[in-house]
Amino acid sequence: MEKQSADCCDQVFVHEDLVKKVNEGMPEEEELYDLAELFKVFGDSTRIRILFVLFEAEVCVCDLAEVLHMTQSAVSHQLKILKQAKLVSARREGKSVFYSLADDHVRTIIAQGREHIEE
Amino acid sequence: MEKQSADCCDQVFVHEDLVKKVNEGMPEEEELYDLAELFKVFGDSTRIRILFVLFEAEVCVCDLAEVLHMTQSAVSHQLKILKQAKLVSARREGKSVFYSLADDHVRTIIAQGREHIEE
DNA sequence: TGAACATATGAATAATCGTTCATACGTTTA
DNA sequence: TAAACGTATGAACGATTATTCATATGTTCA
Repeated sequence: MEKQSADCCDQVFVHEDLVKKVNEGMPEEEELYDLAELFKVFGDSTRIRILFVLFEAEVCVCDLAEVLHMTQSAVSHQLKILKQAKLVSARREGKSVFYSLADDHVRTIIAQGREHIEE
Repeated sequence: MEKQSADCCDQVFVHEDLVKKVNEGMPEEEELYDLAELFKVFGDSTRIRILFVLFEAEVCVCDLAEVLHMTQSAVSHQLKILKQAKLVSARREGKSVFYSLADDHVRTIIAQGREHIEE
């Protein structure tokens, strides 16, 4: 991390070293898109609440709806999004489908978010 | 983390122990909202790209616009959102305003996101 | 002070998103 | 097999959001 010189904007080209370093560190377009898509999934308090329930236990859809005071449909829609992002995984047991956390990145990411919020 | 019994949905009350544990671990309504707001900020590839530039150096607005091939206005709008979320901080130097990362949570959160994406 | 430059911002528009409602799908059991 | 239960999903609606355009604010320098 280095400071750029102050005369930065009245020239045709930005500093070549900055451009070079940025291009080296910048992920591919597709990865940037996927990253944004992933964080979008965390960007809804309903889904965050679902994740916090799954921090405690493997839970079926109707129990999630009950605990969170939501309709079964709304929960199901959000679970689909969480599942597509591979943040949760599903397991069928008879009529019920039980959801659980897919991996520990979820905990880490949310923990870091909480740390940031608390200044 | 423990499995719930299979007969979960044909009863008036969900398991009391689950409710209790969830209520213990669940943050306040306000924190859930703030968490979602924070991740919403990460949920846009333009802002992610801005952050990746700031990983390399402290940069002024017009250089950001140039490097990212965006209009100055669009960059400025997004910088405002990043600043409100305290992910970046600004420093005026003459006519220019230089932006930099506010703290290391940004790097950690994005790093965890990248790990998750790569399975 | 006035002109030039860098940045910020309000309004408008198009696109995206979460919930609801209705209904379909899958499983169990009587 | 038919009914009951749990879950999934498409369409529609209202709300939110990123970008653009026009313009305002703030700073430097002649």
